[in-house]
Amino acid sequence: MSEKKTYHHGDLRKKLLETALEIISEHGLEKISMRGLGRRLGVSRTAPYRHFSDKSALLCAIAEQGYKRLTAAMNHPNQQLSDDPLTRLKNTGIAYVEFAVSNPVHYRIMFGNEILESKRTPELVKSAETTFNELLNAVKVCRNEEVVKPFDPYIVANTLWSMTHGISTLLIDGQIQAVNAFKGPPAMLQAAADPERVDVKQIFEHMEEILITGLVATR
Amino acid sequence: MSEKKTYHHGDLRKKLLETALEIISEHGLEKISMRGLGRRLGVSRTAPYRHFSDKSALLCAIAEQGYKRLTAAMNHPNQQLSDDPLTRLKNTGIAYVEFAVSNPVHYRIMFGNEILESKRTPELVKSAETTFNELLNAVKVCRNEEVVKPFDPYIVANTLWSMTHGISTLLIDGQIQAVNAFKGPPAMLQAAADPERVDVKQIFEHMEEILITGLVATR
DNA sequence: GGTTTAAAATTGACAGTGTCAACATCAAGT
DNA sequence: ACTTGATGTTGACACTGTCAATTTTAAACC
Repeated sequence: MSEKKTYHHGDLRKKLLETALEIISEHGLEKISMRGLGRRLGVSRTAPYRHFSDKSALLCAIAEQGYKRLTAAMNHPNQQLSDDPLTRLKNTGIAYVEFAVSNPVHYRIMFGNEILESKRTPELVKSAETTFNELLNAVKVCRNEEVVKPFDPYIVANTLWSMTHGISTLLIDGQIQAVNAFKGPPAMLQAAADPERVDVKQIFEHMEEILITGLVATR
Repeated sequence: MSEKKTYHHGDLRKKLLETALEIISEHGLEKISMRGLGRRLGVSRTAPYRHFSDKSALLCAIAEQGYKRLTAAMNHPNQQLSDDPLTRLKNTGIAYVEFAVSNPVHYRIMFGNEILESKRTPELVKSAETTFNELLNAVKVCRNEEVVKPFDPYIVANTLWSMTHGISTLLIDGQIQAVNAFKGPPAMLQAAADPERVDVKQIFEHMEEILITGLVATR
């Protein structure tokens, strides 16, 4: 009875985004195609072009969505329970990595090479900047309350971002076996490891500890 | 007179790798194609398949080359003049970022999404592991000479790698305007900045300082 | 030498892609 | 009732990766 076969689809744009994510999750980022998208939604091959001028524009929309969700995750109430600005900064980082690892499709599109620099949508650029400012503010608070040394907040934010982004991509792309990240040589442990149950939070907390307390033995 | 038009090309494999890098440098990673490669080398469309079973195999070969060069750069004599293991570790990181920034094509292929995890060549995997071990050894030396705190060397190596890899990709993809990375808000400086002359080394040294001495004010 | 053989290169074919231009359909506003 | 702008369709073009069958050739063996 809900088989309404109207000419106009109704909410094709939303469906396109949803379905694109499905396809990529199931078959990988390289398998997404405008034509296939239309096919799967029972619509013609060029129908998607009425909603996204480009394949690139489609991907930009997904990336934008990703940045917004990431920003939300970073200042989610649960992450910000503490009053200590340093703890809040740490939690922001943990939330970042957890978002990346549990939304690899979004993350890969956000930071991959599929979207050319020149084709980034203005909305996309803006969303990305908002995310970075989230982090920058958390740093500035720490700086104001003098819990961190008097480094330039921009450098600190970029340092944190680099480390956080770095571990995220390395984990997502399987360049680091998460389990091995802090347990020694690969071969022996690999078999026993269940990648699904890896405690990303724990790994990242180790890293943060190094960054916060300093790598070098006090001389 | 050197117009020898032999049927067998002679060193097509090498030429394919060279030309692929040219094309990508000139027109971007998404423009590379097996057919176009053949065309540009005055050879048939499927000739490249005699030397690389796959488009993926071609990219693996480039990535492999990249890892080997990166490893070489990381323990280049110039980088290792000092006797201080910590200085040597720092230099290794600087060499890494400088390699990434001056070989963006290689770096993007090495760490991008074009090569599916399942299609990584055994040789490629091995080269990548060699590179990581280079870093790990530098860390272990520091650990043995007790210039760094007693953290697990694997965690330290992965922390360093994350930060180094993170800043590399962010710089290459233009997500950080290098100049702004330690100079404040974008808008004003962007115009005055010459991205070519940005001192990547200086930026990364700031970051390393934070990591080495610790972010937090001693309480 | 001549003959065999395996590597290297070729042509034809198939299915798939992004995207443009011209056209059709429809919901909504005058 | 009629125009209109948004939405969806079909046809077409120039690409792509890759397979199968075929030709060419340099080198290896008798």
